[in-house]
This record gives sequence, C-alpha cells and structure tokens, in this order.
Amino acid sequence: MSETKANLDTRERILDVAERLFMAHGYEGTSMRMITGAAEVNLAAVNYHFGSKEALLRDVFRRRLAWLNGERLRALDALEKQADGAPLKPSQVLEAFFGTLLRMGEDESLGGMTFLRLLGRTLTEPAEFIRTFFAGEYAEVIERYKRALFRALPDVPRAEIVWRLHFMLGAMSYAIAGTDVLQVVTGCELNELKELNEPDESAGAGVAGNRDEAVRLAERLMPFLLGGLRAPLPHFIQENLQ
Amino acid sequence: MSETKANLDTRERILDVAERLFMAHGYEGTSMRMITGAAEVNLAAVNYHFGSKEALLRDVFRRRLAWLNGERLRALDALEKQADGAPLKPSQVLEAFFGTLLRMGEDESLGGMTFLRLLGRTLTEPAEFIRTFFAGEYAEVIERYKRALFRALPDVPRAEIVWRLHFMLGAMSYAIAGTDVLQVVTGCELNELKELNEPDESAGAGVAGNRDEAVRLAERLMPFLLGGLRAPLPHFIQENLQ
DNA sequence: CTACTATTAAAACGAACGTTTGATTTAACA
DNA sequence: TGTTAAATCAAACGTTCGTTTTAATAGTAG
Repeated sequence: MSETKANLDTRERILDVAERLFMAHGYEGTSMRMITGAAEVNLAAVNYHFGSKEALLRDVFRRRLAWLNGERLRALDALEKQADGAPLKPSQVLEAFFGTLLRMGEDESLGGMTFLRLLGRTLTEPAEFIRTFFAGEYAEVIERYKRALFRALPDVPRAEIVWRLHFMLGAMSYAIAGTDVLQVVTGCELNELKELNEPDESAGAGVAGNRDEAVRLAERLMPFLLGGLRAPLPHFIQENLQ
Repeated sequence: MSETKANLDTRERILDVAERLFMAHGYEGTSMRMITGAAEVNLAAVNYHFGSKEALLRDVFRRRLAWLNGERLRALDALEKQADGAPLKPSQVLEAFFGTLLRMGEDESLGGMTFLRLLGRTLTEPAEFIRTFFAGEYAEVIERYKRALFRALPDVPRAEIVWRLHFMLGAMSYAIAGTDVLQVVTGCELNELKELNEPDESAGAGVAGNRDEAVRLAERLMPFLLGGLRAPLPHFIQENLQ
C-alpha cells in the first residue's frame, strides 16, 4: 500500500504539491487543507516540517532558486573567464541569464514549466514578505549581471540598461506565467499552447509536451528580448519594419 | 462634517478604494472589511450595492475598461478611416493600442497609474472568474487589433505576430505592474521610480509625480515594444548591437 | 526491553472571512 | 405631513482560515 507515498518522503511531497497548487491558485488562494489533502499527509504536517505557510512558500522557491541562480552565476563566471577581462557581448549576457531559466523549464526534475510559471506569477504578488524574500534571493545575481551589461554596453546610459533589463524580465515573466491567460485573450490560434493549459494535471503524460513547449518558447523569446535591448532610444520611433 | 464623504456617493467611493486596495494587496489579500473600513462605509454596503466581492472586482474593471477599450476601438477606427483601405503601419497600430493605455495612466480621473498597475497585476491572477471576465472584456479589441496587425505585416506568419503581441502585452503589463518589485530586484538605481512606490497613499500629493512617471514610462516603453516587433526570426541572433 | 526522538494523527483553537438579517435612518414625492 | 422606497446600520450568521495541542505511532540506540 501507499506505493506512491513511499517513493518520496513527506517533506518533498509537500513541496511538490505546494508548488503546483500555488501556481494554479496563487498563494492566498491555496489553503493548507488543499495542500495537505492533495499530498495525502496530515494537516499538521506543513507546520511541523516548515513552521508556517509563509515558510513553506519560501522553501518552495529556495529549492529551485538555489539551483537557478547558482547556475546563472556559474554561467557568467565561465563567460568572463573565457573573455579574459574583455567585455562580454550583450547577447552572451542575456543568453546566460535567460537561457539558464529556459533550460530549467525543459528539465522536469528542476520543476520544469510548472515552476517557471509559478515564478513569473509570484513576482507580481503584492504580499510584502514575498517581495522582500525575492529581493534577497536575487540580489547577487542581478548585481553581477547588471555589471556585466554595463561593461558590455559602455555607451548606453546605465539607467537605460536597467530600464530595458526591467522590461525584458517582465516580458519573460509574463510570457511564461501568462501563457494560458493571454492564449484566451489573443484568441486561441496557437493551439500548440493548449498542452500547457492544464495546471491541475500532475501526471507525467504532459512532460514531453511541456518540454517541447519550453524549447519553442525559448527560441521565440530570445530574439524578442534581444530586440528589446537593441531598440532605438526614445523619440526615434522610425518605420523600418517590413 | 464628512466633507470628503459627501463629495462622492457611496458606490463610487467604494470603487475607488477597492481599486487602490486590490492593487496594493491583490484580490484574495483584500478583505471586505479593509475596503469598507477605508471607504468609511458600512460593511454591508458592498453586498448591497454590488452583490458580492467578485461582482465588485468586475465593476472596478468595467468602469475603466469600458473607457479604455472604447478609446482603443475609436483610435483604430480613425486610423483605418484615414488610411482609406490601405494597410496601416505597424507602429500606428501599436501606438493606438499601447499609447491609449499609457495616456490613461496620465489621467488621474481615469484611474491613472493605480489602475494600470492593478490591471497588469490582475491579468496574472489565477482565479477562474477573473480570467473569463477579462477574456470577455478584451475579445473585441484584441480581434480588431490582431486583424490590423495581420494586414500591416502580411509577410510575417500570423502565429509569429500573435506570439510577439503576447510578449508585448507581457512586457507592458509587467513594466507597469512590477515597477516596485523590480525596482528592488534591479537595485534601486532609478530613484525617480520611488514616487510610484506608495501603494497605500491615496492623497493627491503624488499625482503630479505619477503623471510624470507615466509619460517617462511611455517614452521608454514604446521603442522597446517596437523592438520586440522588429526582432529577427528565431535562430538569427546576430551581434549587431553596440 | 527500555528510553528517547522523530513523525503522524485527530481534534480543537481563536480569528477572520464573505454574506445575510432585520431594524433604523434618509430622501423623495403625494 | 404621511407614505414609500432607497440606503445605512449594528449584529450575527455559518464557514474556512492558519495554527496549536495532545495523544498515538513508528524507529532506533543503549
């Protein structure tokens, strides 16, 4: 009995279920009883293992962000070592930052698209403890990448770079998190997106589809982001398209 | 007595307060008691005037979106009439769509930046009734603008156009909604953003600052969005920057 | 076996939630 | 001025929330 339960210990199973439910219903919209019910553990298990609901959310993210931002730092280290003191190319910096994220979406053992969408959604959650938590978790990575971009674009005003990085983070976040929302809004012509749109399905059946989707998303998003970085300065909206 | 109360009737005052609080704390994070308390009305007033909390949120958005999307349709009508059957330029379409939105952010009587940020945040809320509501409210506008973009870019695959529109909506949404979040994440170098960062202040003192900020945001965001539309197709990430 | 620690279980806690009720006040019109 | 409908009010409704408590159950070293 309890074959599926014995595979993972309680702690890990709670983290997996919470990740999925927070993504599907948001932080406030997910109750402890929903989590412990879906994870088939006792109601008190969350408070026993994590202390509180807030701490659970933090641990859900810590588990993934530790890997993600570590990988990002390692990628930047490798690039800078290879460049040997010379400034990096802007696309290298962006590829290291966003490429690492998108590759994470392809790996189901790292949370896959479920976590990426949760991340994108949670970045806009207004709760104070969430914001301060993210600020702390991201501080080092953002600082390093900002410096790399400043060196890569010495002639662009630094405020402009930060603005554009801001927009790129937004486009990326939203493109991932809002997929199902805007699929409806934009009119369902992209039925290949449909596979992503089953937030409550945890079966392994959709894994392959999600991986393909992540690859496709990465390919389409990267040039868009570079386009954002390469765009002309304000007041110069010329008409050289098509 | 009740000088500030007598100016607006109960209904309108509830809408204003709810708009502000939903923005600051999210839908689930805002209680009826917070709303009625801040609006200085009885707890039962919301259910009396609107029926339920969900209906209140819908009315908060209806009040603004009716104006916004109506204006968007009128702007597109004007452009198409002026073009006299010829395809529009892509930048004209984007300017009509996003420019209308950003100009709304400059007008405090239309909700200003408070509503824009609420809109951006709520678009990623997972609650089902919110999603279906937005899909209905946006359907006509998106359909019209999609058609205009298809005509404006006959050589670009339609799926590609929808993708890029998707990303642009995301970048715009997030740039507005996530201002205070990413200000922290990206390191506070843009201290001119600080003025926006007082979600609980309703006094008129910050109005001028917010309007300036909206104009600045518009100027910076538009070329970024055009850059997104103008970006090369996948697999062609060349290095012509800086 | 005993003693001890870690984990799970059932039950209940007080607080806060959205909503409803029924009485009371306000405003408009005959 | 008396009548009626709209609006406001205090109070309570039943439910659900996150958390805590207390007891029972492994699992392990001495």
